[in-house]
Amino acid sequence: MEISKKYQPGDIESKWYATWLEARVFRSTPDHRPAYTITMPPPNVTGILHMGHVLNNTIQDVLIRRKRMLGFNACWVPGTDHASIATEAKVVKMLADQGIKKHDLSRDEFLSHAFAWKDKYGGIILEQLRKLGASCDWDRTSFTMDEDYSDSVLDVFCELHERGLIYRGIRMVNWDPQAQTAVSDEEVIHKETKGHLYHIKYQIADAPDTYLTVATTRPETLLGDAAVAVHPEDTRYQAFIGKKIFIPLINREVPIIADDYLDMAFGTGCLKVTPAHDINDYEIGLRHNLEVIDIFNNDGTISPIGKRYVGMDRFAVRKQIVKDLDEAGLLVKIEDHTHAVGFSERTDVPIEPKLSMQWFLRMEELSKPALEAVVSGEVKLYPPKFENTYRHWMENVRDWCLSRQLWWGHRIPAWYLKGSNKYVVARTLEEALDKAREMTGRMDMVADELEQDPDVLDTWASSWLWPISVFKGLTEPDNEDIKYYYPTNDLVTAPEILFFWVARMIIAGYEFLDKKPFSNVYLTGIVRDDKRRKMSKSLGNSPDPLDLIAQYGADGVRVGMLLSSPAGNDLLYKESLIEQGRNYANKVWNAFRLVSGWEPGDQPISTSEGLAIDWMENRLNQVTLEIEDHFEKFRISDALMSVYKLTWDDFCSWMLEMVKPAQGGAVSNEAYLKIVSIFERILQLNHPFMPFITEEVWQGLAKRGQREFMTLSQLSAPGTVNEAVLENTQLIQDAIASVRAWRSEKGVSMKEPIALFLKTDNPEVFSRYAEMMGRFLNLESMDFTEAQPEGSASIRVGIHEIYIPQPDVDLEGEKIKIQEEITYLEGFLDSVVKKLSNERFVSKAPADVVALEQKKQADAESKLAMLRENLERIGV
RNA sequence: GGGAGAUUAGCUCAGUUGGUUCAGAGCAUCUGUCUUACAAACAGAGGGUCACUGGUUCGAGCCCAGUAUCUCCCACCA
Repeated sequence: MEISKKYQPGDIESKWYATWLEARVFRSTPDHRPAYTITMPPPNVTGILHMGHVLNNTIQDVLIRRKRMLGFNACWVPGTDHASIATEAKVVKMLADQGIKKHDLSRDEFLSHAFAWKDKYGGIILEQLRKLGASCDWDRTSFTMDEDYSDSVLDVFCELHERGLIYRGIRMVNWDPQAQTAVSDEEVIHKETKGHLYHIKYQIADAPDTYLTVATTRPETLLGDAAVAVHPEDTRYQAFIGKKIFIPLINREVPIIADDYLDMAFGTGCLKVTPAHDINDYEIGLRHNLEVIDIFNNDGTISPIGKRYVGMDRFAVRKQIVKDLDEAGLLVKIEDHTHAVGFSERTDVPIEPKLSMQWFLRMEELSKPALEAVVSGEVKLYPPKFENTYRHWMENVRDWCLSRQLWWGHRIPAWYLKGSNKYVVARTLEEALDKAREMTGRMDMVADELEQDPDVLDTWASSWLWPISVFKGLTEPDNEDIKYYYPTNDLVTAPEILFFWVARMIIAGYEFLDKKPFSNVYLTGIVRDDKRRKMSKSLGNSPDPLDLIAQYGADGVRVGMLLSSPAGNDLLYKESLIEQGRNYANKVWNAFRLVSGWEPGDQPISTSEGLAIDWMENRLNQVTLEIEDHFEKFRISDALMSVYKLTWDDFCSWMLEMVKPAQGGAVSNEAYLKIVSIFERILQLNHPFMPFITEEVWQGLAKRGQREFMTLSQLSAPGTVNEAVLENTQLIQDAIASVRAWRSEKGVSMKEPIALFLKTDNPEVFSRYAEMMGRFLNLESMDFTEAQPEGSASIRVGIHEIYIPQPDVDLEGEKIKIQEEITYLEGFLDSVVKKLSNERFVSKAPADVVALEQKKQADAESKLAMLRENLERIGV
């Protein structure tokens, strides 16, 4: 069979993924093995795969596949999130493109459009993840609006309400006038924004020519002013406290009040108080019992309550009002002013603080166990620097605004008695009716008299149950799955949602199941371009992962993404990383080509083969331990790098070259079997990172048809490491490298055979490796000697010397080189001697450190002696 | 304004209780080579005052203080 010279991933990848699915190798059901569980952070149901998903899911797949090969019952639960605000925004836009306005539709009509959209696009991203090789248990695919899932969301709401943790109240919320919904504090992004500070004259009520000048950044809100405030100790304004003052343009009379919230040094020291549109003003209003005048419609235009400018947009009004004030001679000046303005994360429009009736969850008590879990290390964050951030947030946690003025999502299970403020919270309409009848004492009450709250729950109020509800942990408590898989093990997600999601899942875990939801949280970085800019559609700097997979193979993409992405660090994406990944896959492929081309002979195993195999097995054991250590610490990139170097350098560059038969020769059968077995162990270590090519090669090495999947094969525990074997081989490798360097430097081609003389105290080792060295270095002879032969170049490897006879030795060059080495060693010896003659060092440093220094001194001295001798012999 | 973290080779990063020649890795660069698995490769080489200034110590990328620069998070200064 002809094997392609270059690895062609396309067909091989789709073949194996289909085969794996058919054999249900990713399926997990509870059994006697320990469980290892990851629940995938559910992407937006209508989302498509981007580079961030690739990074995130590759890491999860690496963890899952590795544990699967370590004897765990590995279960990776995939799924999607209904993502209420994001999805609704997409649907609204889709409808708008068809000329349909959301508000012209009934709720049910809109929802049927939304579900149609979801059916069409939902799950695309999960299909795409299959291309990446994600080894999820697809039978467990969940969606946050599945019937069962929704039940648990509503149950939780009802339960928390019954316990008095959910309350309803008028609160200042972050209003997004474009999406026409309240957004959570976490969805508001504060940006430094250049604005202006307008100084406006307000006239005192009973003194026509007396004015106070107020400084504000938002002049349009004066329509809703309820007072003007000064600091109680501000000497400039004492006389005015308690008097009335006119709001300009609309001439409404409001009081002048004193409140120590004010900063006397800011602006003019006079503040216009607008309780409906500023959180601070709202609080001042509470203290002074001020009227709340909400002048805005939900879309950010002025409502009739504003009296003037009705129907105009808030920013248009600002311009107009400034103009009108100026014309009225009431505008003193306009200063430039930079301040933080909140923007909606979703729509990027400035947030309007707005008083609104919302549902809240009291967080203070709920969050305590979740804080404790991370502080005590029961839940670990990787990298740990996020623990501080987490703690800071949890110690200052605010009540969670649960309601969203949207249609797509879990509708709040609260029913109002029509025409009244009274309400009941219940799982179903029937239940609500029962409760309402009980509450009113009117047994003849009918469903028509109830009206369900129109709002839906914040998306996070469903996804915080994710690790529980994908196993039906609330609707079917104590079922086999939840008992077996929960708590899950690792969570892989982005630091941006540490608070929105991770913290809340921890809260939910302790609150509803009394157990943490997972033990480790691995926080990935953000994928950026090589200029550190975030990947974004508008910048056009984000490649399509599927294109990359088509071009480089999923294995190449996976390796490329992981090559340089330590936990918590941003990944600076460059296509060259993916190329490197592809090249690596090709390297593995060619090792396979080489080995599979061998026809083993029945001669006994040769010395070189034995040495090579013995060394490689020890290296393999050593690196396997290294890799285990990396994985334990979640250093995925380091683990990959260890595997990469083991495969490329040790296995391909050294071991395969060591055992490669001479032209026309054959590898011994005994060696061949061992080499294949080593190759297989190496493939196993590579498999979590490159599932496809490793399966293909694994099966290819078996030669006789398909065998047990590599995916299901078990990693064997590493044997002991024989240091002496590693050291000896290292010495030979160093010797080979120095002679190669000498060839390269002198321009002596590999084609030209050379003779070698060795001066060494360890001729046994060199003798054993003589045949191997002969092949690596194209030697015509290798002999031991006590003295440097006439007319030869010298190379030093540690305390050993290699001489190469040469017709025209560059004596001058040799001398310079030796002199350089002497100078360096003298300096080194000097520092060692200095250290050792320092009484305080000798008396204070630990004995082994001192002994080490003494050994260094002795070694350096003997090497120096040797060098000086050489120098003398060469003469002048 | 508050908090956290960072600064080591051209780039991205390691450097694990201060102690081997400790200054590393990968990539990139440069020089050779189409050597019978692989030019998507092979063999070699160069490259850093560990941000700066002090301090502690026999000894400091590593610990302490200060300075500079950068990043992120939180936050209601009109």
